Amino acid sequence: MKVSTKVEYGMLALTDIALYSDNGSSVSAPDIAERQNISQKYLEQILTHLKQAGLIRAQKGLRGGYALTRPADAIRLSEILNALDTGILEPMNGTGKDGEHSLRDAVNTCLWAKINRAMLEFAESKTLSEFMQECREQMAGDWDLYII
Amino acid sequence: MKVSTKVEYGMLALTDIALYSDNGSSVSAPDIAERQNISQKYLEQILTHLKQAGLIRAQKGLRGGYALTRPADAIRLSEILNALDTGILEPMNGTGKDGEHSLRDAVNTCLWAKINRAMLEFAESKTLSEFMQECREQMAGDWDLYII
DNA sequence: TAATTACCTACTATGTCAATAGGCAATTTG
DNA sequence: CAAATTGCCTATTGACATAGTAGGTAATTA
Repeated sequence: MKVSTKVEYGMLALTDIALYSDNGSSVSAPDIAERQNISQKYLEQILTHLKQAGLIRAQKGLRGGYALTRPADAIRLSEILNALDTGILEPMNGTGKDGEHSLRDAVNTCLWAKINRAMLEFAESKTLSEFMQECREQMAGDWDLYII
Repeated sequence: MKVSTKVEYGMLALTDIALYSDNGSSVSAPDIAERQNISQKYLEQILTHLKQAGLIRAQKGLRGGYALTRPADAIRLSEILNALDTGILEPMNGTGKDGEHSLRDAVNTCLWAKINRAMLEFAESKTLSEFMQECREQMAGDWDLYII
């Protein structure tokens, strides 16, 4: 199971914004794209999703960009994953059409419901700032190499 | 994030085998395919994977088929997911090439490692038979509808 | 006014997934 | 032995989502 770049870039962008925003100032898409070495145009599309989900607000024009709507310690990872359409795992053919009681439906419902719950319980328990802090601790000295 | 039919069918096939095997007798691919209404040829490919992973053994010829190599209460869900190449989530570009210390790598490593751990802890804690039992309890009366 | 930025829409190439198909090898049963 | 059944191996294909590209418009600021 591969994680889409959409989710990867979305997480990365939020982290970048949290790191490089000064006092709620905006961080522009071109800046993020250059720092993280990802396609600017594609990033814009992803940021639009995050905006519509209410996680960031946008400011057009010169000196514009994006900023978090809430402080990083008030954003849960589960919100981010949900915003990027990745909150839950589900089988291809949505379970239980026509209410037919197939073994297939039973297995699907039971299994993925439980696995999703395990994932969500973790993602709901962690805030963006907590996650960044843990990241920082794990990377130890290397962290300073890419934080200006 | 969608779960592939490969995983879905694989789980389903193992459950089917566990249910319809009598005293370690074999269950044939054609039978499974018909009961669960999935493509026989495609199912064969998946069963081959499960065989190579050591979860089932195969018997060729008339009256042949597949059987669990261990009782269902000695098979953990994590083994099944791993056998179907779905044990872990990982970003598209495998993290950390060239040992460059990018923020991207840091976020990827830290995030997916934790989420995978949450999933695996669950999957390792459950055996196939426990899962089937919980499924049964949840479905209550409906269970008997498709168990001959 | 000019530059910068977000935003919107359409298009496209690539790759993976989910099969389909055909044939071969092994085994059992009559 | 013969025939049917079953697993196994490999190649091919159609559909679809992903990951990006591209171009233009609207808002904002210096």
